[in-house]
Amino acid sequence: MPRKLSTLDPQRLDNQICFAVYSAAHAFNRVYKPLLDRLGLTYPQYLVMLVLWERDDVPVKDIGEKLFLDSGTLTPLLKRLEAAHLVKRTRSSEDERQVLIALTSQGHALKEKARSVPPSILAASDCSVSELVSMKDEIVALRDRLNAAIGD
Amino acid sequence: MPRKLSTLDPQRLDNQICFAVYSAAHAFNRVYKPLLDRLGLTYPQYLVMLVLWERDDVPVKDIGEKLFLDSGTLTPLLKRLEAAHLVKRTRSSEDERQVLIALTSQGHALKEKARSVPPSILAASDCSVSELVSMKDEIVALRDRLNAAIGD
DNA sequence: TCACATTTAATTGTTCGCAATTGAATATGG
DNA sequence: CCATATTCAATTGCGAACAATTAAATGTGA
Repeated sequence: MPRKLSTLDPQRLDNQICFAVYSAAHAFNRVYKPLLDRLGLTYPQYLVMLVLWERDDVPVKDIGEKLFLDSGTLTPLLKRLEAAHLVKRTRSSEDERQVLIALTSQGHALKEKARSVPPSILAASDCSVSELVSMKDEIVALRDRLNAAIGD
Repeated sequence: MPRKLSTLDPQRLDNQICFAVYSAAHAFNRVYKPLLDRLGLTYPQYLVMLVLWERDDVPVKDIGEKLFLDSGTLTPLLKRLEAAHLVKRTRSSEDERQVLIALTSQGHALKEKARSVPPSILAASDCSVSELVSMKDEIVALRDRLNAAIGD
């Protein structure tokens, strides 16, 4: 039984994996929003905090490499986190080009308040952990192949 | 054999499907950029054009529902497409609240030039069509569950 | 050593993305 | 028929995201 023609048309919106990823990212953002509002964070700010909760006192460049973001995005974002008293920004003394980002005590403390976020997301995705893990692994593999293709 | 503790920590960046989706969306965007530059479109503008190539003379609201975007995003974007002579914006005569978006002849013509975009994306993803289709279906299902969870 | 390249953040300008509000047009209930 | 509610697009304000440029610090080779 042949598929409908429309399910094969590569120029159709609903056949494009990129739109699926794009719209899923926005859907995630809308689920995160009310949870992060209570922490006073936006989603990209939350990502930066996740990086810092794993390793503190990190140069801006390292944060950028982990999150695939550049200084044009991170510099103003980090200034907002500093204004919110969650991080400190200090020039490295060994290499004056680098700016090191360190958590304040409030920044450290926020990690505990943020513990309830992942379980809420899990509930909203209405999906088993193992399914989510395997989807995540597939998406990461695709992302890495795309990033590899950019270098050419 | 037990997993490492870090692979179970839900507060770790690399364990979060949302970050996988977020970073994959940006990776797609970077792959699309040089392709769309030749068409004079940004990625969100390309999405609007995909909608219009499927059905012309559509109210802003319908475009927003297809793309999960609101008028705050679409109104200025559509004005840019109009300035680029790709669409026309006209108030509906039956319902003066609605603004109908119609393709110009240039807008129609651009569809042919855009035919080469999906194959280039496929090549960059370095993945079989059937794998991409099943990933897309899983991601769409997740997105729809997330969007359903927002209503509560 | 010194000219030159590279690295690192910051800056500028454009475009998304969304919350909140506004104002006009339309629909609805009494 | 009329007051009220709803719908739709536009607007405003803020925070990403990124390209392109700048400036300062550091590395490198002749």
